[in-house]
Amino acid sequence: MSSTRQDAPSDGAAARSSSRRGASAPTMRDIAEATGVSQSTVSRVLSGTPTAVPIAEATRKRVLATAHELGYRPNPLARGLRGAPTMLLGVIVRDITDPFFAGAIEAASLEANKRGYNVVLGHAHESADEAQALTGILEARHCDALLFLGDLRDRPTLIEELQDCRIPVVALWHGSRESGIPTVSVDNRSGVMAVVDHLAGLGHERIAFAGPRGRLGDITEREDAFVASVHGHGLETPESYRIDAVNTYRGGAEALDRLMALPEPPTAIVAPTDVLAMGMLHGAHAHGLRVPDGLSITGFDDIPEAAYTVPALTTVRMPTEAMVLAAVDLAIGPDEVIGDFHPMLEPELVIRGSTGQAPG
Amino acid sequence: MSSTRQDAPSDGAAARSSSRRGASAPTMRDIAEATGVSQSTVSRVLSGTPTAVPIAEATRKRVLATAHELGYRPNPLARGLRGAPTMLLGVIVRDITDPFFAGAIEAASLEANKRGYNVVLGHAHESADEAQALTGILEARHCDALLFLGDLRDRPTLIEELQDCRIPVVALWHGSRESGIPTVSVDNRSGVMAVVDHLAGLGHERIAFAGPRGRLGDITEREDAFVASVHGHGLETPESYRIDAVNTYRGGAEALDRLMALPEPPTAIVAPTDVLAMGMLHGAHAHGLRVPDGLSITGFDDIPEAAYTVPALTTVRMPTEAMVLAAVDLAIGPDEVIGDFHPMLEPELVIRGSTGQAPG
DNA sequence: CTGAAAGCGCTAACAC
DNA sequence: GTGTTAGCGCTTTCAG
Repeated sequence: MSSTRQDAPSDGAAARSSSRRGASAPTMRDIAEATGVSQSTVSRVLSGTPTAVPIAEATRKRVLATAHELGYRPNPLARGLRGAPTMLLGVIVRDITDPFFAGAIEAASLEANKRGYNVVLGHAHESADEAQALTGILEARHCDALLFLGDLRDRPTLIEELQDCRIPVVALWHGSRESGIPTVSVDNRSGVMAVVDHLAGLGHERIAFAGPRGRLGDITEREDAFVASVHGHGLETPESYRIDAVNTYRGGAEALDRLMALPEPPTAIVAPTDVLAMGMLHGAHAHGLRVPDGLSITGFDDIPEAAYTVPALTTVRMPTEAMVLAAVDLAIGPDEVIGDFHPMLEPELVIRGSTGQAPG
Repeated sequence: MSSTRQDAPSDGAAARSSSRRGASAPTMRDIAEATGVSQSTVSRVLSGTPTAVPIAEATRKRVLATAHELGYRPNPLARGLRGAPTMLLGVIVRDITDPFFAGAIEAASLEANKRGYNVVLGHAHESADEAQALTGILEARHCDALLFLGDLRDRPTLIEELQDCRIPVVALWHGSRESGIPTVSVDNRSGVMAVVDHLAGLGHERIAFAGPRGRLGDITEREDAFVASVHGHGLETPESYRIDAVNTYRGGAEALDRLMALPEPPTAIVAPTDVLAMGMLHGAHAHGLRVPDGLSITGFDDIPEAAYTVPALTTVRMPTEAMVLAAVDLAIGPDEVIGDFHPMLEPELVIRGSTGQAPG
């Protein structure tokens, strides 16, 4: 790293920019002077407003020409000052590294781009100051709207500040319970039910669940649905079959260890995310356990890697694109929204190689 | 989706904002009036400038109080107009969904946050208009600097426009060859050499390579290094052992199919990314091939999932944080840079379960 | 110590 | 058709 730095402190900004930044960006006034018209005429030509007032074709051409020649770029700050939208969509997420949220961000970015928006990333990172994300992204930037990905309800000040913020805020995968902000959610109950039905149909009677506990939001909904579904099949869910696990690969691997150390280990494990399930797949392999012969494992989300694990993962496909579309609509239109909608979309069971007949 | 929309068209923006947007944001003038001082005094108190001119403690307190009471937030657009930096770092990437780049974005975001910056995401998505990313992010937003992730050299207009752009641009994983922009790169040669040495040490003599071809940048450097290393061990690299594969899980799985269909299949495959290697792991499993007993597979990058595949992946760890740090330094400081540096960092071999003794 | 005023780049009345 | 003017919210001289 040291090779990238200089020893003597000096004006970094000047040094950095000197290589390319020539004269400062040309303004409308520069064009006006160069063309010999008034600055407002330039504005009329360049602002793209569909000829609020007619402009002589000759003038227009000349202005356009010099503008191009000077390499003119409109100054978005000045436009923004005049009340134009910033065309910036803030997306706040805890961890971009989670493949599921990476996919969601991708979808949001694509959806935003379609509408001429760009995405500003906000971190609600564990290590960061709680208010940081909001202060940084919301107040310091002028986003036109904000998307919240995942359950951030354990960031109380964050949620609170959101209530009286001046721009639309929409939450995704924030659970379906009311929390004061418009929310787009998925039907966790039906997704988990499909999984448990599938497992029960394969003859499994000892089914466990491992995931992050004590938080609100989707994960807890999935655990609750798990318990209800298993009971619905006349099966038991002893406390030992519901264990806490952080939502990482490692968390999944460790959860598997603990479950397999039980006097009577489960024959199937339901994970509330694919990330956890992938960790379990790895853990099972480390135990010398064959999936699905010795153990069935299911995930939730259907992230891209789920189709390419060893073996491929049976999971519940999240309607990510549709959810993001709904959320972006709620946030920045173009569709109008009256009142606070809380659309809930349906997931779909995807059966692959990680589930099979119960052993024995 | 239809439930999220209304039938009758109306003013979407108004409807969306009506629920929370009250009076427009308080300005310094509002505070000035409420406090009974002049607007410039308010500015002096609030702008945080370390007392360019002394302010009476009493006035200061009163201003601060009303500012807080009114919920004042500085308007970044107005500040920017006055020449203040936007504190926005543009990050242009082809695919956020690639776990490797997701990690890089995370690192960049963290590093930017440390410096008070936020990250604006730009897509150089295949489907998007080439100029879109640049136009959208660079010209429409006023980023203070730009980071390019991955090899975007097949976007000629993009690169071209970058040359004469007014802000610092730094490229990462763009290959180490000159391309006119400051670049932070990794020593692909030494990484691949370590892998091939490891494989040769395990007795492998038929080693194949599969990755995207015909592009410049890191991947090609890895392929070249592969050929050189294998020859260095006195081994052959027939054309059939170097095949084209798109950099996806599916691309990896398909490459494995083709390699295994060869009359004399390789006993080890070197993949230039972990994503490809993971696809190969899956493909091998689908073929009933055991890794590493029947086949060794190596990756490159050491993405988080690499430690949790089945089996865990032998790979080359990318010094992502260090590289991003160097790039952000080059782009926005605080360290000054004289001239165009092209730091190159060292990767490190990580041996896990996907490589073993050559069969037979 | 504080106020008045200019101006960043742009848009939008309002003149002519 | 085009020019003049005011002003978005803020920082920054310049006068008091």
